[in-house]
Amino acid sequence: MVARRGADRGDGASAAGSRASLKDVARAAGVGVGTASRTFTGNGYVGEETRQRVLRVAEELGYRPNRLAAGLRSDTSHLVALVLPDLTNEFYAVSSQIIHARLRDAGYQLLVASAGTVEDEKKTLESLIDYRVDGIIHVPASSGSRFRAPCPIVELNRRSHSPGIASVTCDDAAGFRELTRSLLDRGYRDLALIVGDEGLSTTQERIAGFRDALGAREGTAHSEDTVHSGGAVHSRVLPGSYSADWGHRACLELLGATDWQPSVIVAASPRIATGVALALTQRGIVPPRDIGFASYSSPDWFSFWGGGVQTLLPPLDQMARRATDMLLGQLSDPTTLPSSVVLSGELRPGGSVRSIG
Amino acid sequence: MVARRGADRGDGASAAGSRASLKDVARAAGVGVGTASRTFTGNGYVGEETRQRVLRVAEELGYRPNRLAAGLRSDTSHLVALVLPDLTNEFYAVSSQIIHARLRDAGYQLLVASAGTVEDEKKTLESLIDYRVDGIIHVPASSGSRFRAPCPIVELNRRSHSPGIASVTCDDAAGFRELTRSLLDRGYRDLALIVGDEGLSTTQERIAGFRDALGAREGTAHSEDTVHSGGAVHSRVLPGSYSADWGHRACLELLGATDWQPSVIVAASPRIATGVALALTQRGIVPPRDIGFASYSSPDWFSFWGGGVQTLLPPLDQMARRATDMLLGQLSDPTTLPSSVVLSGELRPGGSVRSIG
DNA sequence: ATGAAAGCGCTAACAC
DNA sequence: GTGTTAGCGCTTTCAT
Repeated sequence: MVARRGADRGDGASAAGSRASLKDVARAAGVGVGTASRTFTGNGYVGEETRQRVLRVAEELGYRPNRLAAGLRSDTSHLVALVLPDLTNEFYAVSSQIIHARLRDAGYQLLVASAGTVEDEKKTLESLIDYRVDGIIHVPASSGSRFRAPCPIVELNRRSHSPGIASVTCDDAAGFRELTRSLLDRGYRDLALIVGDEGLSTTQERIAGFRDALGAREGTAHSEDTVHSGGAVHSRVLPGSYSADWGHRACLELLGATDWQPSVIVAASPRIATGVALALTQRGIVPPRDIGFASYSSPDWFSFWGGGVQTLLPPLDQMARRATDMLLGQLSDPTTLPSSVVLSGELRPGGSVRSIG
Repeated sequence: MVARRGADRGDGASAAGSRASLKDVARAAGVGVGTASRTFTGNGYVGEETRQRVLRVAEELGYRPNRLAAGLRSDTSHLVALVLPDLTNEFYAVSSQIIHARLRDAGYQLLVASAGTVEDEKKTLESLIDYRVDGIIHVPASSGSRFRAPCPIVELNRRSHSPGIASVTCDDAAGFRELTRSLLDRGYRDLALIVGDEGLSTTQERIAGFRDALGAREGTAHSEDTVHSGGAVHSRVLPGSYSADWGHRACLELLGATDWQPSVIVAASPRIATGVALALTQRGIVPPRDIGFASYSSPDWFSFWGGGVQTLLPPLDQMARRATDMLLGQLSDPTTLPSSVVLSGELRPGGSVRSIG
């Protein structure tokens, strides 16, 4: 038991009140700081015997490296920033969990920040970069924001369309096209789409996919009234926000309209779906008996409500995994060229749409 | 792309590869680094004229402070660690959001980590402390873990019962006592409680509150069969895990039992409630007509399912807010003594329990 | 009010 | 293999 500086107690209560430093360890082990450093970093050679001694002394002194100092010196903080719009959102909560686990395994810590607005976003990113993060995983608030960072960035779910930035997204256009098509195939001719913020690229894609399918066979996309084989097709798109409240209000509006009623409602997010479910319940409307109900993503209550709904499932897990792996790849090999990965959602037939016609 | 932002003005001899440092700014502004530093930190005196010049030059050079270096030197990283079991859990997602917003306003960044198991927990906390975090907000994995950190800790939702550690919790025992009592008052005499991991202090509290109410008037707490004014009371407690799957399995087991059937089921978490709802639906049992249904916390589908349920609402927002404020308080004034705050849940009468008897 | 200088704890280059 | 040394970028005395 080597007692120096009175720092042999486990709680690191040395004279100055601070914890044992590498220098303390080196001195107590009778080696130079360089050797001690090499013991922990693994860079360079250290004799096995010395190594053990350093390790033992470090243990005794309760030594813990100061990663602030290490980061400052080596210019690699082992910090990764995760910037997203809202931790409360199921999508991002799941993503965070996956990203965190993977980064942790790779020896990184996660600096998390949520930035709702576009102004916030730049400030947030800059503050995070002030900590010299090694990389960033970012769910952009808007498609316009162009941001140059001094480290690799991977954009998740949404793209800012900045050149040379890696991204992992889901092909919502294709997904909604497929979903809408399947609705048409089942005989639905009056379709309503309740969707979120029009400014988001994902919203635009979802609307595009929806309209695309409606107009596809007639070549008259983007028209609210299209003619479909087997009868005239009517549709309505209600953009608002990705919230239960909007889903609720929009659905009530649809149901209250006198000129036109949808035979199937498509909720473009799980939160919107929750609002729609509430509105339908309040009106005593039971899908799929009285109306068709389809949704993007699947909240847990789908398991027991109304016999299920037709759902389009985004590959959440895969997206988060891919994004993390791409970032890790760029970190380990900076020459890696950033790529854009587009994954596909999975259409899962549910019971809340029935075959008519 | 090799060229970076650097000394595009003729006077600076800064390194071409990295970003402008305080030294660069000082030189370009014709002042010493000390003055430049004081300009940004606000510590010490700087002439107004000089201040403006430094600020302008910094802007021109795109100077950003290196918070790793600042933290190393000043021993205040402006980093706060948030350690919790699961980001996916609604409770913790909401908490994270609130905590993040508040800390951000106070000038701190959030280092988030989830640590499911007890072994994980210590490692996670240590890695986080290696970054010299100024404080920690912690949802302990177990009640036993005793951990000495070199910085203030506030425990959220659960307590490790370590001496001298601040905590913000909810009085689950009182809440469940009240909830159970209200069920008894409505005439229910056969009560089942489906709850999570027995090892957690919160679980123990919930069970205790439940049993407490059952045995209260007869003084025979902790008995499975108690006599209550107005008839014999039977009860059953099913501990498992806080998951929809356990709620589902436990509920099916209850419904399948031949010896005894509950007249009301209490789900001790929203996830468990989801599983219970699924089981009831599968069996064609509709609350509150066929059975009573009460739950802790209120998932969004309560708004439209089965006419509502009797719920006990934990004050999530307040808890997160208080925890953050307590930490911030300790950070700004280290002499603040850590305190334990216990908040109360709110009992909200719902429609899935009916009055019988 | 300001500059010079001494480190914070660590890594990396270099000598031996 | 190992010790020594020079900083990383910043804050903070301490003289002016």
